[in-house]
Amino acid sequence: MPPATRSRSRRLPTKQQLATWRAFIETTEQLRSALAARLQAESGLSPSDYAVLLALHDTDDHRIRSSVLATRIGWQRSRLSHHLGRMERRGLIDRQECSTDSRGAEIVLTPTGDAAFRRATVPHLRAIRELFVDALSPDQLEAVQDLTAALGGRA
Amino acid sequence: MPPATRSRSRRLPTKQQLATWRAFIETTEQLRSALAARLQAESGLSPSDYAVLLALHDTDDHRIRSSVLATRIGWQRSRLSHHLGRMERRGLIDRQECSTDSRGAEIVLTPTGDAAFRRATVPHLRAIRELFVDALSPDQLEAVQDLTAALGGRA
DNA sequence: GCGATATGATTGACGCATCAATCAGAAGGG
DNA sequence: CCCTTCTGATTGATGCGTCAATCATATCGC
Repeated sequence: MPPATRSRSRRLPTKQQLATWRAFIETTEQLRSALAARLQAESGLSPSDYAVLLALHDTDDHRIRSSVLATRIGWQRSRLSHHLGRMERRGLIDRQECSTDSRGAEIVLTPTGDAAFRRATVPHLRAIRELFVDALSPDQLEAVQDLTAALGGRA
Repeated sequence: MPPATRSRSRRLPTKQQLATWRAFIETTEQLRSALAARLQAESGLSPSDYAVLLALHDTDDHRIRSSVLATRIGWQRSRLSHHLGRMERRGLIDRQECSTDSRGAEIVLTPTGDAAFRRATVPHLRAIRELFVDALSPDQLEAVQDLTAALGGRA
């Protein structure tokens, strides 16, 4: 049975397609780590720290239930709990008992955490612009939207 | 000084651009982890295991110097050393002394490691086709090449 | 109310990545 | 030759992410 007529489910990617795939993941990984390195250097925060602080900063009172935070940033509760422990040790956030549910924990942004976030945000956005937005033409930026839409639904 | 005339280096991404960026990294992360989960389920290998085994399998004699391997897959020697330790414990590879340089280590693929690699490779390639190649039109695949070329040079 | 169950959150164990420190052996200069 | 320096590789400490187990409290059904 010649390759062209093999069943759809058994087809393998061509060398070309595989090369495109490889270039794709390598490039995205490179981008991600370059961004992370700049964020770290400029503010001492990891991307995870930043995600937590951003969510916390976006609340009205710099305070949020742990489970709500987990959902909002799309993390497992366990991961969040571990990470909050580390952030608490560094003084970036504080944990308080929840008034309405004594099982619950409320996470509050400390002044230290807020300062770190403020110090981080503009340089971070600038880095995104430099490494991503400025590297692409308007057409290419549209192509990114098109691609993420196409890739998004199936994983 | 109005935003439009601010110096180039201080400009920040627009909400649109930021949304595109977010969608981009989230989608790539999702893709990556979906692939990893399938690989793990089908063969018990992590993407890192696979990278090591692939490089080893591609040599003539299933044997390679540790430092050469590190360079070939783009890892720090330290990372490789730790990972090889874990792979050795699982019986996937073996470490032997190098004949020409007694500081050196030679990594050899064990039958177990070879079997795991063989078991993994076709399903893995198939997953790449399903989750990436098949999700995109030929034009979109070209767009990916275009994008990686544009993003690649600067990080 | 009370027992079963569901839920908010933490913990522990493990694999993984990075950094700095280390160690043994090779290479080069005197 | 010996000493210095360089290099291949490993180690230990620490942060991070996942999974399964745990714990305490809430909630539901009776």
